[in-house]
Amino acid sequence: MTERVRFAPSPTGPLHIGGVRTALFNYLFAKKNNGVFVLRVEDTDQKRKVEKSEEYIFESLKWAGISPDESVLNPGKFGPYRQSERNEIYKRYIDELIQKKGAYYAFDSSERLSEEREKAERKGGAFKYNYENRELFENSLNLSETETQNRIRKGDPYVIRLWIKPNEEVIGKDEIRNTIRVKSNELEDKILVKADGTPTYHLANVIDDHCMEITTVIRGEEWLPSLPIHILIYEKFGWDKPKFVHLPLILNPSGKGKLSKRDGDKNGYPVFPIRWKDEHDGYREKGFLPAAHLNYIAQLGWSTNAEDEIMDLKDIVREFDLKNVQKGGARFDYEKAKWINQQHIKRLEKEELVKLIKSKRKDLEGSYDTKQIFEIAELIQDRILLITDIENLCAMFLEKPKEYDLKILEKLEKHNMVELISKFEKLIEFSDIYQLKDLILTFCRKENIGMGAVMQTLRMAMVGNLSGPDIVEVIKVIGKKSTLDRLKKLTEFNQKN
RNA sequence: GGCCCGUUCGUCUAUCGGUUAGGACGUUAGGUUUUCAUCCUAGAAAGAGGGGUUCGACUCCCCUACGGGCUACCA
Repeated sequence: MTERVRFAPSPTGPLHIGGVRTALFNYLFAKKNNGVFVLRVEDTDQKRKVEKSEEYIFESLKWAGISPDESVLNPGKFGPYRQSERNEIYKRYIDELIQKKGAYYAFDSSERLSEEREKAERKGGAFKYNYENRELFENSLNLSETETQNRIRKGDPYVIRLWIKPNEEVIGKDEIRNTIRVKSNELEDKILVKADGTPTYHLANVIDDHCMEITTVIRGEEWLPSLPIHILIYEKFGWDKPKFVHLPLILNPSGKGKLSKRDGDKNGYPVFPIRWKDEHDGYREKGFLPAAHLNYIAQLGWSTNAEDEIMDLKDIVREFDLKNVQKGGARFDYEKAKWINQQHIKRLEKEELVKLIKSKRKDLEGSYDTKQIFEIAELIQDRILLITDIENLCAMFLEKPKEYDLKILEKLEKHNMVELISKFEKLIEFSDIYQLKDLILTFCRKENIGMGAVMQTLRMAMVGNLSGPDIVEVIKVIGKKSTLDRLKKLTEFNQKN
């Protein structure tokens, strides 16, 4: 049997890390089992629909490299893939459910219900519409058949509720947590169909998973409490149940609760895969490689026996096993996410890195040929944490230092910097710059100055501070002319101040 | 409040009754390097607490504590 899994986001805003992780695990499971990864848009609540979020979901998954095999964009034979377009299908099944006495009509107004809710809250509990109190309300269980039909014909608003029998034990199975038992008395007769005739999540979800022949439901742990409701719906219909997998939640790094947008903004890490409406940068904009982003996210709540934790998507698919999914929530750690990104960049093929560098610094090609850009790539590769670092790391190859670190400049004064520079200028003006290292060595010996002083002075002139790649190599790339320019500029700066 | 799920270094995790409880990020100290980054070496760092079961428990059971989720005509 081919495994069919689905990712079922609701287009109520941007997808966040938790959503990407759920999508990823569905994708991994599908690929590992040669199965099919379906994306279904759960937009039954049209009021909550947010413009552009459906497109955002697709774009995000595309960027991450985990696009679905079946979806609105590439439909299979189980469409439509948008719940708002499946109302005809739901209607048929709703009728069936009523006939099978799995559900009943309820005419109670929202006002009445919220009153009850408030009353219960005041007593410190929660209101539950179920076997204990449903005879107190207006529903088809209390009304006669004709009365019910009359009210429906008259146009009285009604909802349809799941009819839960008391004193039963509902037994669900989660693949990573094993058996979960709940007494049916604890459950509520959940609303399955809203007053506008559209189904709620619980109903639509079960019907769709059945119709789309989903074999394994992989979703976030926040759905665990409604598993019994879903089990009951499957049983009322007499359908085979899929397997259920509830993924542990991704928690805030500091403080409490699920990873949130607010917390991300506050602490400066992204929670979305790609930019959302110019308001929030995503991992893409922050400079993450899609593979690295996925690599980190995969390891939140999942682990591998592989000796190397740096993996691309193919590796993860190969290693993936639901057995290694963790039960407890995982705290998000931006430092580790960045480290993994750095590792991915370090392992990039030179050609790929050069392509990346060229796209980030288009002006590089105006000043350097391909061979030189390869040399630049070589020099900066180990220093890139985020792709966005490339811009700064390349700056030294394109422009003179904008400013000098004055503290260090002061220290260099002690070595007669200006004099040193002028001697050095003469030296390299008539020498082969490719022998620079030897040149400097002999220069130091002859002038009886420390290597450090020369190197640091050079570095100041070239970069403006004391960090960066091997300055000798940098000079070779930049060339003699620019080097002399920069030395001159430092001298001028020094004389002025 | 009720129901459900969970709990191994600061963080992500390995361990499937017998281990000096392993790895990774971070951190500390050295080394390499003209500098920074990389890299290398070493160190500190964990089984929530209490009861059982067992020759033996991080591992199985129970209780407590703590954490999380759910408790909408949202998903």
